[in-house]
Amino acid sequence: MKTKKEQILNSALTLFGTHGFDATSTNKVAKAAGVSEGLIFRHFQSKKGLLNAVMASGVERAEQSYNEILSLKKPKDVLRGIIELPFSIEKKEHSYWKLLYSLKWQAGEYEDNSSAQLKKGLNKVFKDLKYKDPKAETEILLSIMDGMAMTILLRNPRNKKAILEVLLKKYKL
Amino acid sequence: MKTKKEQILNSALTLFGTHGFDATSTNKVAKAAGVSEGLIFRHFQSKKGLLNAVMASGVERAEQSYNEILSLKKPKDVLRGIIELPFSIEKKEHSYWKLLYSLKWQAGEYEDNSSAQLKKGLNKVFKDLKYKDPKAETEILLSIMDGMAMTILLRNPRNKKAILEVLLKKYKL
Amino acid sequence: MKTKKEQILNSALTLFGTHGFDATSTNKVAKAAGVSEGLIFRHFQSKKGLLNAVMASGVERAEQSYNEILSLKKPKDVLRGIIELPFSIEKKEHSYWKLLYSLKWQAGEYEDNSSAQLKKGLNKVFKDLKYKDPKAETEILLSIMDGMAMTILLRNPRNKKAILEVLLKKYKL
Amino acid sequence: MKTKKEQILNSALTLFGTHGFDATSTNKVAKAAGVSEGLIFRHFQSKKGLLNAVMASGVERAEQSYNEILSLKKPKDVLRGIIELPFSIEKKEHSYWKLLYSLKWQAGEYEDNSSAQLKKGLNKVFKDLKYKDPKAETEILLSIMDGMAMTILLRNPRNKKAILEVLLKKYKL
DNA sequence: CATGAATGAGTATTCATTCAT
DNA sequence: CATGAATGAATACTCATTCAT
Repeated sequence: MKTKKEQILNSALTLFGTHGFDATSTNKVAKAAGVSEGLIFRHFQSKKGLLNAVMASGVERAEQSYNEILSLKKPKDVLRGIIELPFSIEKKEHSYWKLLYSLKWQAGEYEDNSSAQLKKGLNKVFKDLKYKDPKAETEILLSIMDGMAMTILLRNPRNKKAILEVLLKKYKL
Repeated sequence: MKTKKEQILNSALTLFGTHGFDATSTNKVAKAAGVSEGLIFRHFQSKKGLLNAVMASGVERAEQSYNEILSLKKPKDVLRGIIELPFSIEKKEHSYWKLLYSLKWQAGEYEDNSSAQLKKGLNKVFKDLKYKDPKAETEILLSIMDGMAMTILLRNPRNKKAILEVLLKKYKL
Repeated sequence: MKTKKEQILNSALTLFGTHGFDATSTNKVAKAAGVSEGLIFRHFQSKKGLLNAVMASGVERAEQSYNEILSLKKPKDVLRGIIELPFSIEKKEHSYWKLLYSLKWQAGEYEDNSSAQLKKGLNKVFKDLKYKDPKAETEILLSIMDGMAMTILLRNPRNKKAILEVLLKKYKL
Repeated sequence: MKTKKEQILNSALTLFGTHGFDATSTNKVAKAAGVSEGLIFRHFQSKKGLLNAVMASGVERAEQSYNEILSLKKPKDVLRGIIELPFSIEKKEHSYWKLLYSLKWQAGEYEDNSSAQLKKGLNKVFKDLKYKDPKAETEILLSIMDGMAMTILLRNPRNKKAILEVLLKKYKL
């Protein structure tokens, strides 16, 4: 059986992800987790502390995915891996990603710097592949990834496979 | 001189856009607009009513841009116009777009269907230009647009011009 | 009929005076005053703001008494007036004085500087009356006043008259 | 090395004395004492129980001082001893006395009856010394002591020695 | 004896909304 | 049309206290 701390983290992730951080009261989190409200503060100090804990537990997994791909040897493999990333978000991870993206629009709420390494890695890939303007290409691909994530998380189109194929072809993969 | 109703709309747009809908109290909006709090409710019934009014006034301008571009005759001109769109968001419109995007991540807060026509139009363009999978191409371009908007509104990269050029070249424009 | 703001001030004075500032919740004040809790904050910003308002309304009356006495011409009249002061606290003013004295023991809660002028005045009186050590005499009389106030407010002895007489005789009045 | 129970008592005295009883949480006491919060309740049942224990340990010392002085044979020695009392409060005892006095203003918090014997003793002294109204004299001296304690604990005047001398002269000591 | 997780009632304060003027 | 006093429900957070270990 899960510890109460984990129950709180789970409930918080789901609620923050679906209704947003501001719109989710600690009271709701406590009820969803089946614990007293006070316990949240004993474990996480503040609501923002809870948010940070929720994010931290997700960031780990995300960074792992990144780094695994970035450490591949052939640049083309890296590129493919990165592009495939948004398409491989599992259902049970949706809450986490929704939360992450919604936070990006809320200034100051949460600082995300996981993309710094990703940027570096992509830049190198485009250089290795002799693209003319690697920096611009990096920004474009990062944007595509963010946009694709948005599309998949919010609109969930049926033709994801077809989309991925077309996308890969654009990068000659 | 602006009517008090307009003052409220302006202040609400700015505040909602910078601090978010939830984090902006009607009290703050009233003070920023220099009116009494009660007046907000006389004019807009509820806080959500104010949000809807704010969005409506923005949607109008947005749709106008869309439609102007979509009504161009040459498919390539349409394509170029659409792609250029995120790059041409004016500073004073940032609040509106930030608000729009942040709302997209908050289920139920606001329903955006402005993209339906855009989707249709793009689909036709890609068909006319003989792209193999127009539906997938449409989804990709919409995603690129969302992603580019995110990039520009949140990270504001310096090499916007270069990015746009590379992007246009990808579509042979 | 009294305004709600005044009702709040009255209830706060009574409750703060009898149970102390910390032990009195804004909820209790609101209920005692027959108003909503929110109104307290609309009028006084914070609980401490309420305390300040409560004290300010009392300080005025207190300083008036002081100054009236200090402005008497004959030093002996001043001395008698000051000594009689603690004995003339009216029942309906007990809450205020209890609150004032209890606050003196709570560092930082409320800054009382009303005694500065009183000190000056007494010093002059003792000089005029050729007492050997006016400064020490002043400190002693101030202490006697504080002590008498304590005695009267907390123990309320039956022989107040007799006490006053003995006290006056000590100062040859 | 001190027992944990004593550590709790010490920390409680200091904190209660400096910040007040209400403003001091059992959590703070536990942390200051370096023990678990639960232990406080094992030893003292409740927060008020802790308060009583803190006071009791102080009352003992205080009563000892009283009784020592009251048992002196010459009435004048008793009088001098009592008057000197407030001037001989040691720095490390300040917390205790501040707490005691602040509690006197909080109805019901703590019942102080230590002064009963003191009253009796003083009454006898004034009778022995043929003062005209011993009861009134007793009340006055008790008030002076309370007032002096207040002065010393809160304002800490520099001319304490001079004050004491003048005071003793008033009682022909 | 001692801990620390857990609770439930309570805290000051905020907020959207109403309404008499 | 416009105000501002007033409300009641909600909010994040605190606290004294309990209890299993």
